[in-house]
Amino acid sequence: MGSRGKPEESRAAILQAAAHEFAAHGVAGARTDAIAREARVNKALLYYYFKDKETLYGAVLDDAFSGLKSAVFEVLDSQLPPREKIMAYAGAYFDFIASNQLYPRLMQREMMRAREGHSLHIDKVIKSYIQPIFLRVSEVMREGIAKGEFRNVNPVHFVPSMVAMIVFYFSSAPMMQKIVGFNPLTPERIAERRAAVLDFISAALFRSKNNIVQGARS
Amino acid sequence: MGSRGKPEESRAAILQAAAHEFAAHGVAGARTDAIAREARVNKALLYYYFKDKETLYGAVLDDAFSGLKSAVFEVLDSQLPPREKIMAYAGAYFDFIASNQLYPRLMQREMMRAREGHSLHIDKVIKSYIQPIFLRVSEVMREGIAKGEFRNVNPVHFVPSMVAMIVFYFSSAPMMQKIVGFNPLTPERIAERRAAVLDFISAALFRSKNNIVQGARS
DNA sequence: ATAATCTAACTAACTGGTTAATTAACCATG
DNA sequence: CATGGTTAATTAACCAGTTAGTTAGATTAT
Repeated sequence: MGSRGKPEESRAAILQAAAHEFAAHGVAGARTDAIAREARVNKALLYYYFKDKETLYGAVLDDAFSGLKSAVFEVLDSQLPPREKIMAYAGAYFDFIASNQLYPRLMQREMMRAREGHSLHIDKVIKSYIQPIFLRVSEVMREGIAKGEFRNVNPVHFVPSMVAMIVFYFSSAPMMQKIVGFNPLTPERIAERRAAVLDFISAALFRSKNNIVQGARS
Repeated sequence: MGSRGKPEESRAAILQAAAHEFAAHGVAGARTDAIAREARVNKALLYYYFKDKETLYGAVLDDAFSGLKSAVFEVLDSQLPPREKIMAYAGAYFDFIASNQLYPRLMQREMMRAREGHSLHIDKVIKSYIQPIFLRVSEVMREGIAKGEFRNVNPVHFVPSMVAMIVFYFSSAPMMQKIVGFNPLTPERIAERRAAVLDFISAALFRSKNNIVQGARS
């Protein structure tokens, strides 16, 4: 009955269960009862910690995108030259997404949700996380182009293309599985994808030289 | 009110309204009342023509994916050499998506829906439309690789990457708008994107190109 | 008539959110 | 160091609004 576990544990359990449920079914499809059940908590507790379903969703998004931002800015703030920095950026982005399978779906869903009307968190997510990343990466690209290391591509198209290749793979993984017949999310396949994405990017972006991909860090 | 319009018009109106509603809000978020209102039809008529919401959704998907398949196979069945065929394929794919703004969201949503459990239409969509396309394009790629025209990339990764760049741009357009500040869906911007995608692909895939330096070794 | 097409009104189930009660910890004070 | 009060954490039970789906009948073409 009214027992007391540690409050932070409860809150965290709710957030995690909510992320799971939102990623799987979307905001409208997510059931608050299901979240409560998965978090092993009474439904009313969701409303004790979060104002309503939307607010809970916002908290989940904040978690996801702030993690991405800090992971990615660690390399963007480094002193690498443009070429290495772009590759390290893509690698870090990929690793972050790969390390938490819920996020790509969450992001993809949020991308589509941006529309006049139900755009409560979207503005915050963009302003706080996505736009800073975009601007910074665009800057690195312009730098690489100016130095003659990169082909003269338009960052407005190239940057989202990189995101697309990374996120799409994971968010469409269940369908991929049915198309190609094997599980695309085994560690080996993920490593393979990582190499393919980096190869794709370097082949399309760098002006000359060898397109050998080197794996960076882990 | 008079009771009998032309039945095919009613059916078509329902399908169109449903596509709109499903694309905007997803299956769970779509409201049958809203679909009926938008189609200017009594809600019960939805259930007269379609068994239930899921069946209606399935019909919408069928429409979308069959259109894509026939648009794309028109070039895949042509006698173009591999290099030109891939470019024509990507162009046709892009044009089909661009010409109907609802489909990319529909597809993206469906990609994410594939999972043990609620995968009623997915199997059909994959078997009938997506897999045939995938297999055919993979074949063309292997051909190009064998002829030495293409770099030695893995179709399992390259084919989805092409789809990603095309679909992602449109499905995330509303968010892009907020990031970059301008509308990414004007005819000019779409043309720009088309060129960017084709350039991206050709730079990443072709071994030697007319306009760009050639990557010496591999 | 008869069958196809269409609708107003209805219902059963679901779902987000609330409330009032319950429990455990913390804390001052006699 | 009991004691009783205050507060944070948690829950069972409930409610009001919504939503997918139904029904019984109306309208019209053939």
